[in-house]
Amino acid sequence: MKKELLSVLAQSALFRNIGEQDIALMLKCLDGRTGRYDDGETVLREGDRTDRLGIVLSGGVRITRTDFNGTRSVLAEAGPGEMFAEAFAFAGDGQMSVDVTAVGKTEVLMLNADRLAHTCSNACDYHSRLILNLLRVMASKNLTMNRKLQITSRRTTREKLLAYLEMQAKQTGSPTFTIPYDRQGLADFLEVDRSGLSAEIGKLRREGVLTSSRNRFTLLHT
Amino acid sequence: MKKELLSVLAQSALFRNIGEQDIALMLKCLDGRTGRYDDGETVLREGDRTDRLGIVLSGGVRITRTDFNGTRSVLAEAGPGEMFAEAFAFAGDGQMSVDVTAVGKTEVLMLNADRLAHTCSNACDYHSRLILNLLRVMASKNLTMNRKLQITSRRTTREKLLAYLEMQAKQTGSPTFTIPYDRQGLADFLEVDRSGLSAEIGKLRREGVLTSSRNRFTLLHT
DNA sequence: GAAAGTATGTTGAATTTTCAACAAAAGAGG
DNA sequence: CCTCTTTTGTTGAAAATTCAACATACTTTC
Repeated sequence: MKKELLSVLAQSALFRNIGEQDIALMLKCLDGRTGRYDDGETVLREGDRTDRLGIVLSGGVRITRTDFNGTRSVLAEAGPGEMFAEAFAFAGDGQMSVDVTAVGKTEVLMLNADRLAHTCSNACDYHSRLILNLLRVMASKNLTMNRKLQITSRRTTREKLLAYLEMQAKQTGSPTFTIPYDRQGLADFLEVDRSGLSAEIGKLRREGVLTSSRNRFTLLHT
Repeated sequence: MKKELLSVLAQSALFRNIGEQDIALMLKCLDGRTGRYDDGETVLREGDRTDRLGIVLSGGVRITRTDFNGTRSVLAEAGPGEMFAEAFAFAGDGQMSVDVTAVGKTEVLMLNADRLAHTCSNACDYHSRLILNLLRVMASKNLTMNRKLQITSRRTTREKLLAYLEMQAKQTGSPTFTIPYDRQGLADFLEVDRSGLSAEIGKLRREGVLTSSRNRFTLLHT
């Protein structure tokens, strides 16, 4: 594998704290196979079974789902160093319920999930480290989804917004914080209408619940 | 540990395919500690750090979250053999963002997460199996949340309902299937109003999209 | 099999969201 | 500084959800 791709892996969450030379050794053990795709090409198709998880080496992949009336919605994207399809590779039958397609010219590395889960007898000293990293990534994704679920399960724009802002304040440890979204982005994340969101923010401001300008918010008398 | 509790573990997803005598040995290795709680007692509190994950031995636990205006919402429940807090134990700092309380007289087993992730040098032949089981459980939870997110991220009752029914049909492999909820239960799961849900089902029936009686549905001309 | 209790369906009013269109503000680039 | 573009805020009408109340259907129990 090329030097610069190894360095992508070395910086990825899955191989964190493992040296490049050790990674190179482990790839054999994990039956690592690289694949190259052009923009829009399918990496994994809905209905496929996979016993492999992927890591983006260059370019990126988009995880989408096509619903009953043919509408495609984007569930997630993964860039260099990020993992995908791990839930399918490890859960019961490995059957994908989503499509994975390349965004731009893309290289991915597919690793054997079983091999990853079993520490092998040979030189893989860092295998335990790898497993711990894997668990960490899956746990983090878990928490991220949990947070999102907390929000989308609210009924009104106001509740969703307040739930989100409260989370951010708690995470920051301060009632004043900056969010990583513009209005449209926030509306998409909360799954609400942008104009309704703007209106709600204005209302909360007038009610004295918060102050804000752009993407900087302060929650008052909390 | 008592015989009947060991058998609970032997039937749990985490220890699946590991014999009771082997489990007993592994528990030492995993620094397993049992705790007993009365109904309503706190097992883990929001803000606590934990490097342990829990398994319910008897009774049950309820995972709740208290939001900004003091409302408590139930995120999940776990019964005998089920795992909890694993995402917090493995993710970054282990800080809990939820409360875990006992439902009825409850016994839980707490296992050291780091020990679980590292195959140890001694007799734990089944440690690899254990890790694979853990990955499987976490992956399944991941997929479950993904499915729920698919649904709650829709805007209207109709879309949520159809998304759910479509999923069930796909899972069953047949346009006719039975769902595990009554109307109120389904409404809670979809996060919508029960009466509105009933109305929507009636409308879809009149439009010829489906037929249904009680909790049995058939999707037409799919 | 009647009565009581629970689940489901139905309806109209109040609330909320969405949608479209536009106004105002902020930022970028010459 | 001015123009062009993007982002944010505002508004009113249409659509959808929620809420409460009640009617109907189904189950359970005696």
